[in-house]
Amino acid sequence: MSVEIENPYKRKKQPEVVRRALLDQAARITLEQGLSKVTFQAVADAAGVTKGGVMHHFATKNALVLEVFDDAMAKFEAEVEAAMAKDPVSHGAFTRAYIDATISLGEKAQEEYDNQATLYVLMLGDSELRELWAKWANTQLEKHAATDDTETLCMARLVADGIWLSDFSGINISDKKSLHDRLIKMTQPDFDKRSDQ
Amino acid sequence: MSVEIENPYKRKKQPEVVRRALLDQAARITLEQGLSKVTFQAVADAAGVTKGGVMHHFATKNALVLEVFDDAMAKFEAEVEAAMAKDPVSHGAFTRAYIDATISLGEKAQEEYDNQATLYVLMLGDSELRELWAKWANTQLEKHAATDDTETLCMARLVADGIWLSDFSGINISDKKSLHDRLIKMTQPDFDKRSDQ
DNA sequence: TATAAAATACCGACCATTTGGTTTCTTTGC
DNA sequence: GCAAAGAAACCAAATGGTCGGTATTTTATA
Repeated sequence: MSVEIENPYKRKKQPEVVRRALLDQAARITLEQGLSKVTFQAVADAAGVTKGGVMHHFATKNALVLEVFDDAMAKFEAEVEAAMAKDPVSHGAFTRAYIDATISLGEKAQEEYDNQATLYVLMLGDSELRELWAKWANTQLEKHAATDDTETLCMARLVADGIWLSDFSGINISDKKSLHDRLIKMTQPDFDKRSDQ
Repeated sequence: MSVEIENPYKRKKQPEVVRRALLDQAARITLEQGLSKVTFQAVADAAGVTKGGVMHHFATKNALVLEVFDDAMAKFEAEVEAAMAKDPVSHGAFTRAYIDATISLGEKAQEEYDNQATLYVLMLGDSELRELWAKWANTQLEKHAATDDTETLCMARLVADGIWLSDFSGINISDKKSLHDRLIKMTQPDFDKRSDQ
């Protein structure tokens, strides 16, 4: 006689935990298998609930993906703001925070890199999310125009994005740490004056 | 009495033309609607053939997408090589070509921008294609190690990638032309000596 | 060079599975 | 008791893919 399968209805109800698990698993699938593999069934299986369970939390697939994206964007924003709060220098503070939030160095937790990658993969694969991202980014740039609007700072951020792209696609970068240091130097208040180009 | 519908089987057979149209339409759909909308049916409709017709040319969806990617990669490679051939200076020649092939300025044809975007969207949405891309890119870097291996040149290429990302997602870049010029200056043989950082 | 045969190009009906989504139900926890 | 959590059984449409048919093009052959 096999052990009776416990009545699935009797599982303890913990909506917050389930919801969190659904978002996390959806993000993981996005990253590992691409946006198209994020289906109700796949997310349900990964989180250990049924499709009906997923749809109780997220009415449509769009809603699910949107919440995953919002979640990732909120985490990114929080990370940037936390870094800025710790920065005593105002000039380039946003850019420094952006760089550190974008580039995954050894010390940076894998979790944070995954979050960043999820964000980018989602927005690159969905034009609606892309618009949301552009809106957020453009807003941020406006907000920090006073301290982060120079061409050099813009370039530093672009390099950070480029490094993410290379990392994600598996292109070798010889010395990321050194490049990172150079970027940070570029954000110093007197960089453009010192430099002779 | 309605006019007899002409026998569709009697369409003139022009495999090269149809094949080209299929690749082009698949690329267009990829760019405009994302990888998940690239279905046999959608491509068939767009190219004016039936699903069976598409499957005659591309046995599986993976094969279709792979060929679209190969096609885009070949075009990119050709563009880079053409630019390098015209460049009299050896130091940084690959990087300059890469920059010009990646950044879409006014003079650059829309067609080429689309090609680049297709390439990136495909590889960012599919891990297999990502690996192909990484392999190609790493090979190129090795091949041009003698002339394009400095950190400054690496950085210039990363900025180019970053600009593409920003452009694609709709983030404002104040003066792209000026940035482009600055990147090209960074690829000059004596840049690192002149600069004081 | 004419023609039969073979290969190719493409159509269109079909199929199993997966998809997003609806509905109904049972269970839990307040 | 009641609202919410979640299971489970649906459903129609779309998906990737198979298969057999028909017309055209190429090739072999006489």
